[in-house]
Amino acid sequence: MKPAELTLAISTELPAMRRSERKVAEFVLSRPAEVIRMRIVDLAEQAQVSEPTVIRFCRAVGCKGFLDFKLILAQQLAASPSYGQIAITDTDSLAECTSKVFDSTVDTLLNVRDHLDLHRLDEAVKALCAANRVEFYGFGASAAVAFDAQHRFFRLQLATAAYSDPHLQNMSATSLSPGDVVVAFSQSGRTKAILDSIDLVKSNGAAVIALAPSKSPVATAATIPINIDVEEDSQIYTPLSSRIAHLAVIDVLAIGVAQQKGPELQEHLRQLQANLNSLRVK
Amino acid sequence: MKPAELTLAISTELPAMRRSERKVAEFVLSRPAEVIRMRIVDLAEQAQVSEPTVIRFCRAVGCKGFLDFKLILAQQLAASPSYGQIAITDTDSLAECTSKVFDSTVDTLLNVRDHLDLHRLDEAVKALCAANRVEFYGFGASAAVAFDAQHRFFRLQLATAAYSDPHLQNMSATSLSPGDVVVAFSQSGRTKAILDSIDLVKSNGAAVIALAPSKSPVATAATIPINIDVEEDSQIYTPLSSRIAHLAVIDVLAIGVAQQKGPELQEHLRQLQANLNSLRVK
DNA sequence: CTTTATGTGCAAATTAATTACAATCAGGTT
DNA sequence: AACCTGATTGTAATTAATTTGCACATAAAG
Repeated sequence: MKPAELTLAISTELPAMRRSERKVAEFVLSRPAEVIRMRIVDLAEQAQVSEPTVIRFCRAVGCKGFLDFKLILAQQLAASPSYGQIAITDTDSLAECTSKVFDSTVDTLLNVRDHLDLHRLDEAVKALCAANRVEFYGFGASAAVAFDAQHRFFRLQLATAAYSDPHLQNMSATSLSPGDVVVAFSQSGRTKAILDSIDLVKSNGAAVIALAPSKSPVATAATIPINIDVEEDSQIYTPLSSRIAHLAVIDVLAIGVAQQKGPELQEHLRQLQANLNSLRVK
Repeated sequence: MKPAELTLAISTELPAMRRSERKVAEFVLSRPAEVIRMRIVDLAEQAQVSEPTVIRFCRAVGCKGFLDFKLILAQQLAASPSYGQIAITDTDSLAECTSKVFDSTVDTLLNVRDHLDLHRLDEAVKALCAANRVEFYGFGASAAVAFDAQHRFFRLQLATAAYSDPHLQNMSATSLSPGDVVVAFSQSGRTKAILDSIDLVKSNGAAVIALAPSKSPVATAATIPINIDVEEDSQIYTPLSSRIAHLAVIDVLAIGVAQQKGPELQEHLRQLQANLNSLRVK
């Protein structure tokens, strides 16, 4: 039994459970944070069942015993602290907002981490290393991501550019050659303008790495799609975690490229760091 | 005792510990993942001490007992799976890099979350709501953060702008009035140019919210400093998590402002969403 | 209305964690 | 160098918690 799947397992097994075990399951799902601090007697009392029933419940969801169950639940809670309560409401205090924003961002990151296709990442790193020019395209919230990525790769001695203007994208795309790489960012995966740019890039023989939801038009159009699926809450008060996931993936790619480039690049980075210090006080 | 600080507490207390407690501490720090599955007898045996010593150790680090200790450790591990092994090396595989980047980013976020000054955040939200104009300043990696923030707040019907050019910053700053707000981003907290801009903004009577390390010149100069302390690894292959922390804080501020503005803003956001869809396929 | 299978709780037994106390060790003093 | 004192550690007893075995209850089927 792995931590990430406990609450899921409970929900799955729930219909197949006996009446009193179900009482336990429902109680655990409703107040998981309290359960991890409870003894078996407390939980039995609160769920209105006997202690052995609690144990049978633990076994039913794939744990060795009650302690094992608590431990796994605790881990799952820590990993997804916001389980079942991410949505931000009008009445949340700023403190609640803060933890929800951070927790859901963390949730998103862990989720993306566990679903990344490493093989694709590897392809992407190789393509980036081999490229003469690397360009970053994005609109809206993804424009900032593209500029960040440009800054990140620019430090790696690559010829980089970032465009969030469709005209500039098209003009620049036209001048790309085979071997060059474009990284396209799209949270929706269905922005028309970015699809146009992608087509143009491909018709010039350059590769397109796309960070977009799987099976989206952008992912389908890309040469090397890197799928990033984030439950985009349709809520109004959404923390827009997907752009942060994109940034993290950019970090991975940048570090991958830096490794491949080897020691002379590292010397260059040290130099950069040193020069930056002259722009700072003290 | 909060989960996020257990290993820290162990490290802190370590020099003040007795010899045999230290044995336990070192063992726990070296193989935390195994400890959470151990019984007290196992841990005592492996650390070459007696069982009561283990308990004394647990108490010394602020836990109620051994079970409490294991529970908290399990939570910390789940939340920061990468404890003690974040540094990325030349020889790491891409898979290792990936988990290290994500895990250290998660670490950073949780750490920042636990050290945010909510009172300052509240002040910042109030200042932003009251402002006629809001501008975002940043250089280098923080430039992308500033543009992202501009995009985020622009949607909230505020008059916003973002500048990463010191001349533009200065010109714009000169035209600000009391009640207006500038949000300054600085990862180092010691960039000369941003300090110049901050001074200019203040001399025009506008407020400066700064996201920067505590006690840094930028934080000191700000009207409302929001301290963000990230262990900036001096490593070459650094994931630069601080910019992601800045983004998360921006999310909190943006949601705070959205809440204050109330329902007519929500209608506006819905409208925006609907219009965006016309730029998308399918 | 009985029978049987299944589910549930009580109480005993087992296992683990904690406390009390005694032995030991280190450092300082005569 | 021997002794004392206080802190530190381990042994053994205690207490608390979990788990198991078994008997009772309950519901469905004959």
